Amino acid sequence: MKDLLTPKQVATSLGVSESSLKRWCDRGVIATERTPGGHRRIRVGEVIRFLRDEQRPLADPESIGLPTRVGMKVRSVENSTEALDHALKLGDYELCRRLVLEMYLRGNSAIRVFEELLVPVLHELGTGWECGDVEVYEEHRATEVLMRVIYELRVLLPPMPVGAPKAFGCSPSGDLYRISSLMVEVVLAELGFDSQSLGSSLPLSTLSEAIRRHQPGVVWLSVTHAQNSSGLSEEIRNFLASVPNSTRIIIGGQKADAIWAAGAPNVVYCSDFTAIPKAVADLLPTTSAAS
Amino acid sequence: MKDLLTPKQVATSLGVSESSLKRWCDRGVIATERTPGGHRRIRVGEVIRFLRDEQRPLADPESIGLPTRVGMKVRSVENSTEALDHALKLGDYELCRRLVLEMYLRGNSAIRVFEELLVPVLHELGTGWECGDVEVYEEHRATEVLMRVIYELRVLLPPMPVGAPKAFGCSPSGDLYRISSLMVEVVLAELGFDSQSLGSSLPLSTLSEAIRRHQPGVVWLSVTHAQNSSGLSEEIRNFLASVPNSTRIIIGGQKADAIWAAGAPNVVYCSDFTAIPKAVADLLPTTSAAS
DNA sequence: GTCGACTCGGGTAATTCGGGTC
DNA sequence: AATGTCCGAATTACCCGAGTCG
Repeated sequence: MKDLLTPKQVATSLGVSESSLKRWCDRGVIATERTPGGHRRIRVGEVIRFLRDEQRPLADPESIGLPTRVGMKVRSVENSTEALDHALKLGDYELCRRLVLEMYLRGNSAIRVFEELLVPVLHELGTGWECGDVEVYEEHRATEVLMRVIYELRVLLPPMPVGAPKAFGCSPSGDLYRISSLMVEVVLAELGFDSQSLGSSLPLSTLSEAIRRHQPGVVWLSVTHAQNSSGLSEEIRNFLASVPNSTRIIIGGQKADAIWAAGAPNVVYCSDFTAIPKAVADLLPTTSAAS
Repeated sequence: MKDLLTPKQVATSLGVSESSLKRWCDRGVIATERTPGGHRRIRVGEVIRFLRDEQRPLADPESIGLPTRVGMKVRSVENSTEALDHALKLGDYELCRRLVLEMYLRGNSAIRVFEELLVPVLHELGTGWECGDVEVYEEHRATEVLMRVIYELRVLLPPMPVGAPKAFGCSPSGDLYRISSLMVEVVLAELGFDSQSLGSSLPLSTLSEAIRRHQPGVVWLSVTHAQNSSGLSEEIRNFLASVPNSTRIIIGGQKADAIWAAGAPNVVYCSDFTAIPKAVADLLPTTSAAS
């Protein structure tokens, strides 16, 4: 909760001497505030930025309230997905948190963390569920744990710029898969949006109303499960017809289909999270200036 | 109303100790008034001037009510619920976060925060939804914002003690209300449990399987919405019959009913979050669990 | 007037300052 | 060039009994 850290806290968390930290601060590598008496104070977000930019390991995360025992070994993505998969099936929140946040703190973007770590694990989990290898409660528990971890990743993101354009989105009626929309929220937040998921199974008529009221810079639609495929297509077509042509829309998800986007310049289909930055760039050529 | 702040308020808002603030006042860095009894009082404008002159960041702006001119006095619960209700309908995450976390950081337990702040607001939201005064997307958005805030409150809890007994729970099939089970998770975590919600709409047969596998210290069941009331009663009765008598179970929620608990010493009905500590104490007489 | 919470003043322990040296 | 350690002076944090606030 404390935003300002003392040099000692930061030094021990980085595993360096206070003198080195002092020099880095004076050289401007780490932004510092000062107390009226001249003592240095460092923002927690600044430490995170420094960690990621300089690829430095976090020796003692607890001293600044970050996950415990990060980075004992260099962990490859393959190892991580396996480890996360295993930890999720055991419901081991602490380990999941460590694995995910560690990857982010190593300098990987949230997009990479999602695409290379969470998506494979979620896919694995989904197939295990369909095969009956995974109990329903295990799948539910895994979702809850991952949601919690994603929320924790969310607070590590750099602060939202002032005047950031709004973005919101959801999964459509009948699609109860909430984690996907949450991940899109985080990705767009990382891209500088004032981003807010509206959750899962939202009737698109009310999404249309939300667009009318708030005029967001970007809207997303995450389609993972479709109980009634044709009905869903119908609902999405109606939705797309109901909003102004100026509304920029991103559609993605396993059950999404590029067809829905074809021909409309204001609608972009994303096959995965990696495609979102380009989609945003295509939709908003002049970049950030909206409300 | 008054723009005279107490040293404590200013100190916490600046993120420094009261001693430091005292010294700065005495040195003249911050202009202070005095009460007849000799206590220091500081004008809001003086704090702002100080912030600008020293280029100091504001650690906790809300404690002196800078952005929104709320009064200096301890915010009453009525004001908070109103403010939170309004902020939720606007989808203002920052304000919601401040209101909820502030109440917790003032020393209120998570139980109080939930019972006196979130529950009234959720109730208000629910009625507004039924009346059609609240758009569906507004209700969804409010849920997402509150979930995010609750997760943030969760990380503020004291760390889980080693060897903490396990606790998990869920809402039953057809009950999509997830926020309630999450709140129970946080309450039990505050009571010292290794607590994990299994989410919403979980078939109770798989919950039964989870109990068989993990032998938790406590299990909870949160029943808010019942699409099929008699079917739900049936499912819950079957569930209670399917687990060992030694399984301690807490049942609660708007649609829960004390009848399910009557006569079984291992099942306790809780009408609200306030009742949970006593329920836990009754179920686990020997274990220490307090806050 | 009672009472809990807060603040007073002042003292002490811990931390940090800048700079110099290894 | 960069890091870790040491120094006296200054600053900050924590603690206490008595008094004040609301």
